[in-house]
Amino acid sequence: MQEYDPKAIEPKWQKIWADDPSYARAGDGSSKKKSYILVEFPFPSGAGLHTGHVRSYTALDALVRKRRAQGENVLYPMGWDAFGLPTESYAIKTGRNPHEVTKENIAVYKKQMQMLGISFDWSREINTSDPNYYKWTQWIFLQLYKNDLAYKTRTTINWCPKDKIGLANEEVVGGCCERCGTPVEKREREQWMLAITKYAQRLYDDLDIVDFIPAVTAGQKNWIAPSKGAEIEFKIKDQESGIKVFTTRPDTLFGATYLVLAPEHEFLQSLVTSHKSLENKEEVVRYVEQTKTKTDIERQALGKEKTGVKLEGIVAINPANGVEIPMFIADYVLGGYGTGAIMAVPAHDERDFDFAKKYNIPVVQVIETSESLPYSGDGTLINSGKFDGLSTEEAKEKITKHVGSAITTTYRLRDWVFSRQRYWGEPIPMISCEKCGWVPVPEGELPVVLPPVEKYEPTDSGDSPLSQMHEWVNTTCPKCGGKAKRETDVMPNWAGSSWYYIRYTDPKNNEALADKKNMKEWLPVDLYNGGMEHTTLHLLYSRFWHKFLYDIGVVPTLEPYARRLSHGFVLGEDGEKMSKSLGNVVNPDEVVERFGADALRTYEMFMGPYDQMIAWSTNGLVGIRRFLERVWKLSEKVADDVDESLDVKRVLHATIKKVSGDIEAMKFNTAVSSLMILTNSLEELPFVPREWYNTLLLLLAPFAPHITEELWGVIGNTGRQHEASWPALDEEALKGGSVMIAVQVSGKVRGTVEASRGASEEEVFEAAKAMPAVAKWLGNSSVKRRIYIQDRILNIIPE
RNA sequence: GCCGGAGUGGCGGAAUGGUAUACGCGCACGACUCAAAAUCGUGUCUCGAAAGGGAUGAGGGUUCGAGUCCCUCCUCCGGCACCA
Repeated sequence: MQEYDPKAIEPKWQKIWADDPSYARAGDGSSKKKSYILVEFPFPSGAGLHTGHVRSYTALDALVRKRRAQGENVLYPMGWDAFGLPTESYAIKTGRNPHEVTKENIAVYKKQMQMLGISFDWSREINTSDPNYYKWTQWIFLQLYKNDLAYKTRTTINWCPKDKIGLANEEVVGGCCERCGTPVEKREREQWMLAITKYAQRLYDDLDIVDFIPAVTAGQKNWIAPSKGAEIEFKIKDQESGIKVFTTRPDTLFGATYLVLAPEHEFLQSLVTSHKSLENKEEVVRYVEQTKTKTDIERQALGKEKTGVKLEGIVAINPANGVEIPMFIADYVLGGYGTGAIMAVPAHDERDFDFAKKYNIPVVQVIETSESLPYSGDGTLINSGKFDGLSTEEAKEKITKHVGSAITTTYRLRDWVFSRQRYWGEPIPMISCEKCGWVPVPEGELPVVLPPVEKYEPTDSGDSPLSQMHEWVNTTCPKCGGKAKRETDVMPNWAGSSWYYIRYTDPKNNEALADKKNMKEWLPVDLYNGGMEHTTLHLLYSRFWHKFLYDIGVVPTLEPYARRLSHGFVLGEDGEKMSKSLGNVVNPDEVVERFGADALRTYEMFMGPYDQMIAWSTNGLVGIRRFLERVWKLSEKVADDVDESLDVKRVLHATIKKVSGDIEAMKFNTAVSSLMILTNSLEELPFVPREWYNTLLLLLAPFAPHITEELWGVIGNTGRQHEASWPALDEEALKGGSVMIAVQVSGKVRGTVEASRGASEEEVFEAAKAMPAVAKWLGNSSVKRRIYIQDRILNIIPE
């Protein structure tokens, strides 16, 4: 027989599969059980696939292949998240057209996926930068607009000076641009916003009806972060208006000895322009300006030492006791959270305490404690008038009521900044008319196609390159027919990916994002695999869009994804994150060249628990290659009409059970190891019954589809391996044979007895008593108690 | 600080509360070979001559029995973080 040569057999089968129009196809309207398995579609960069892609694509491919073999109707699609900054940057750098760059990169990615033998349904391939696709992304935007969930407003945004682009909150990581790591600056701009905060509570609550891994659930909950508290109004002396503050500790209201406004607070505007009694206007204005120029990093780096400016001449009144208290502005109060203003209770808040110390503000203790101040725990109220003696819990409600307020919920989540001043994205389908204001592009005119431009560079003014396309920009108002201009900002790269899983159910539909029938058949996605880095980005955004689409009657389910999990990163051989600078990057192309796609796939499944980070090991890969060689050689022993060893048959069926269960439980490493155990057992035999070898191939196929397809034919089976059914488990075959039973005396193992599987306690006990070691430990004492676990252990407790 | 995850051989790791270290890697020895590679076989937690004892980050607890459950800690990784 020939040597195992993956370089020959893998391309051969890949070609056959690619040419087969029915291979790996999901059927619409099938009566079979449906399974919608989704892995995040990649952004097709110039770098190509990495080992992490291989891990997740293969894992889900294994599950998919197993379920198909079990007769399920499986949808396992793939597509391209093609819009986005990296392509645009690359295009600018190389002076090329992003359309072309994208096309080329997609070709590379697709080729690599086929080289790995991933069984995607290529008939449903989608591309977010295709006008037939983004027509519907734009359509969804219009629906959001019509339902008051999209609005344009002038706001302070996070600006990445390197990428020259505005960022959503979710795209700022530790004060830096999520993509390039540059510290973000604050800029004021007109921006399209999506009111995701209106869905905050539902996005939070409905995490209970989906099955996400704990880290994702926790990550989203932390990000949305509902916080129960009260909005309390403080009147300003000699003024009609007041300042609303948000506090989670209304019980400490009597201890509020000053008020702090964020430097962004709108009250300051009127204060510096019209308020006569503000005595230090210049100082205040200077501080506000200073804050604006600081990046978040700078603002937080100096965080330990708090700064602020007193609003001289302005006095607020504590609504609980009528005491006059000073007001400050300070950048430790954030403009975007709560009301942008706080009541400061230095006795019971560390930050307020620090600030009060620095500015000599009185500290009034209102919660009893033996600990030193500041004390932020619960306790009994003091110095709080008629509320003295109440617990913090009771006082929260009563004091809130006393000042005429009510308990409300505030979220950490902010509205989604949806404009990008860039070229390579979906045009926002809005028109600005001098007379009518913002007017949506009529749905019949979608898509608003991204026009070709000469230059893709972002402008220093912060405007999109599209703004220079005067022919495109200048248009007429759909409402009044007057002069109007198109919106030149484009959507963020998170737009197209927010609904792509819907499009896969009906990718070529021109009348709707997808036919209702198809959505009903396939949604929700049964299993969704993707990166942890998308917890508060893509995953949150798409849940928001989906809920909105549900509300307007477009999609049939409350949630897009029933289950979400994540694969662990593949680290370099040195245990560090793979990076060019460390020179520890493993290139899948080279691994396939040296070891074959099946070895790479199977190794990545075997290397460790799927959800755990793990270091690459070329030695480990060698072990897998050896294993595949052994399976290959084993085919020489295949024979008909041979005596079946019941012991090996037992191993065979135990393996069917184990592999079936482990693939469903995403425990691929132990599934592969059990296949090795089976192979070891079969190697012991002089001849291997054909049926058993076929079973081995069928169980191995989800991991190593090429070698199994080849061997299927080599040993003379008709048809294709991938069309054969998943092996059936024979529970009877698991029975019989003998087992080693551990015999314990007082919980300590003192020996083992061989017994037939399913032996009774008495039988085992009699055998155990006869053992010298056991007899020795038992001595003359009588047996007080026996614990017998079938086929496992007998524990004898002497008197 | 808050939240999530994880600590088991030389290494990756396995183990429904039931013989800890499966499977793989590495290593050692042996076979084949002029030799090497490849392949095959045997061995491989630790102390002990043996009988036995000790080991799953540390310390307690529950249990006939704990890597697994409970409590108190320690360490590492990841996320959020002046969120009032």
